[in-house]
Amino acid sequence: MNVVGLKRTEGTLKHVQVREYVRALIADAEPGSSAPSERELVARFGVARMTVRQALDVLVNEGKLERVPGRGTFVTHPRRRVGRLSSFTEDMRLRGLLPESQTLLARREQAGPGVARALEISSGDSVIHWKRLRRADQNIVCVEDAYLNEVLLPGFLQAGMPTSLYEALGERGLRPTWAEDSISAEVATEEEAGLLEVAAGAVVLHVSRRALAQEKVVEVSRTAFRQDRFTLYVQLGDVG
Amino acid sequence: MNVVGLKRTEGTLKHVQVREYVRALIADAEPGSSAPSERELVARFGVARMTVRQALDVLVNEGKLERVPGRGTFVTHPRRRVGRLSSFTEDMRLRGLLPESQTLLARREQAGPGVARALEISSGDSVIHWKRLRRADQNIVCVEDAYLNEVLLPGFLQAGMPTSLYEALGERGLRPTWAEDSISAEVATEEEAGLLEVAAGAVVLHVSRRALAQEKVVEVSRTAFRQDRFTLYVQLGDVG
DNA sequence: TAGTGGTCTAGACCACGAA
DNA sequence: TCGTGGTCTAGACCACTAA
Repeated sequence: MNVVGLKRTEGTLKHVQVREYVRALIADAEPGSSAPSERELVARFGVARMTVRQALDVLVNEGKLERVPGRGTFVTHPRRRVGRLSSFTEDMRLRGLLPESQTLLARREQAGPGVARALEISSGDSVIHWKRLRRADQNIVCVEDAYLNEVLLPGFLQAGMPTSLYEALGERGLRPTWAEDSISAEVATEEEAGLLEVAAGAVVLHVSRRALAQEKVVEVSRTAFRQDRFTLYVQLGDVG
Repeated sequence: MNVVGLKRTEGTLKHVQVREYVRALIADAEPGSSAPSERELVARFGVARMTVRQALDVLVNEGKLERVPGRGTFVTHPRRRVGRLSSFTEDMRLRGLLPESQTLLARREQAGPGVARALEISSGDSVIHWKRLRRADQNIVCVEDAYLNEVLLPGFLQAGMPTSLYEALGERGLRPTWAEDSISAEVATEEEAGLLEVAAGAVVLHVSRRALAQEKVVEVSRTAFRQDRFTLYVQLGDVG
């Protein structure tokens, strides 16, 4: 067996080297195909088996490898994803529709008590209020009222409003990584009905979102969806 | 140090014994408080340090413990959860309400084409159809129509219907670990309106769920919630 | 029977943090 | 200085799978 001969002095830890070697090996591998056996990696890298196991543990925890006692270690089949956090733009693209956004309002405001509490800032602090009518393949889908914490987004208004809020936040390193949605069925307000071009008293789906990036609230929003043009899909995973 | 003296012959693996000992220890512990050190557990259980580390690895991966090099191991502060997958019963308890369930129908049926496709079985296969009216603190909240894959649940109907479906599934090792919800705002059907005791044409929130355990679909359901008594809360995480 | 992963031992040296 | 977790070794026996 060809021993690679790792040098600890080169800085990289052995288990990291083994892990990244295997990670690269399986990156383009067929799901279900064999990964190198633990003892094979022991021989190849000249390390102890515990070290190899430590390396593989990470990949198993990441869901990339699966150990089968008595058989070997295998590349997992692609797994079901949990609770993806997507923006309207990305969501529509995933459904094969063309997202569009018409800004109805975009200005700096002083946060009222409700918005301040949701954004975890003080009443009167500067916020960006951005109201949009959103379409998919030309059809009106929803009205969105978003408030952004301006302290985190200096110069955001001046930069010109982007199409995708989340992509723009991502460019500033503030793409939300966690969000909490409150979802309810409602009767459209008069204003909503007018903007969505539905009859007064029509049914709408309301989604209120608080989105966090780097442990800070960057966006709170409230969106009213036309009932006939939108179903929300959510994937949920178990509590660990 | 008082050595407990584990016996492998008693069936439980040593690292499991250590893990569960620590899990119980930290269950009610203050966030940020110290867990026993690895060497302390080595002495207490008379096992090798690698065994203790294997035990703690699981708790660290579950997010219950945090290792700080040079300082020790600590109980983590409660983290934001992502996409928790809860049942109605658990959800209502979390909100501090008393969940109740009134069975309207519980019988074996032959799957129709739609249910069969959702459950990934064949048309005509046996399914359990369970329809319930559900209350929280005596107030009607929703009607739920659930179909269960009977092949996975032999004797389920005969066992008497439980209060919490998910807890009952858990006892059979089939608690869902992944689910997909489709959420929409709808106008109540005549039947829904009658059962929910709302006016004809009232607004309801519809949630259709496919729930999987061990990579198999165990439950598909469709629930109609009273708009005035239920808001759905969902936590979403980034795509890993 | 040979190979696999699962478990386990009894040590070792290191870098880091607190006293 | 001492205790902590991080890394690592060179073995061992087990249950299981496949040939």
